[in-house]
Amino acid sequence: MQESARGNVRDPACPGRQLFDLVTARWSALVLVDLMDGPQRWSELRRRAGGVSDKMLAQTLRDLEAGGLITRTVHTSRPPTVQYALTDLARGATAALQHLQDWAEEHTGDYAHHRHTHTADLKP
Amino acid sequence: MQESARGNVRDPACPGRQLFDLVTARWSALVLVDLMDGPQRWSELRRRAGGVSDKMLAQTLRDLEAGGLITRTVHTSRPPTVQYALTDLARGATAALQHLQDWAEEHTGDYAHHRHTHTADLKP
DNA sequence: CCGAGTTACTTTCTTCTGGGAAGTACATAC
DNA sequence: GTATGTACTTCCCAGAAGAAAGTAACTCGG
Repeated sequence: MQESARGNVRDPACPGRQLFDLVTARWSALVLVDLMDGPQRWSELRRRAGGVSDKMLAQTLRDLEAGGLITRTVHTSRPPTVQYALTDLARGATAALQHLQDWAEEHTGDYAHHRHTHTADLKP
Repeated sequence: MQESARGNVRDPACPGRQLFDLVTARWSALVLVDLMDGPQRWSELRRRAGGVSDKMLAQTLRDLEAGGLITRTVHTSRPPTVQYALTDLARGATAALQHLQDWAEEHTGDYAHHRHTHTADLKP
């Protein structure tokens, strides 16, 4: 891995920012964390991501593959299956995303409670 | 903090998923990490987020405040200034987001290199 | 007093992205 | 021959995001 050329996420034109946007995109985080359990097929990812459409799953997977974060392997069996897996590049990102997801699940109660006691925030 | 009622990020209807979507929204992550350096004003956040429009910054800040992740304090000076600061709830999330941002900046070179050697991915 | 400047937004208009449903290709199973 | 399963693609439209201009309250300079 390259030690030099550290990116700057604040700069919209920097590749580092594009990489950040890629992993924080609408469905990327869910897919990447799913793949921490090992390589998975299209239909499994679709089910586990919870709410993603075919179109967006396809686009998300294409973007992640183009960015070098996942690999796509076609198994020419009958019904042909396709497996998606994380690359080494993705490992560091998935660890952070896993923490973020754990945090969200742990603080679900706090969040729900806050929203309940601050209904005045919603304008009539 | 509540120990019980752990959320499930896979379920689109679960508040935990909404919380996860909130912190991974287009501009939320950048704003939250900015605020790790201490409370900041509107104009500072706008400049540091790099590329956000007034409209989206306003909406992002409103959503984060409604979700209990930041506080908004008006200082009635002349020109009045407004300060935004992280809540305790947000701390865990910002730590994870900081790691994600560091990862993106460290691997900027790898990402740029991959995109360069895989220009065939881009359809004509 | 008049106009320009500052801050923190809001509003309007246009463009782009995402969701939903349906379609496709190939193969096996009934 | 009809149905099922897998892994997508295509189309249309609603909603989200971007750009730019407008607003309110106050202050300062001339």
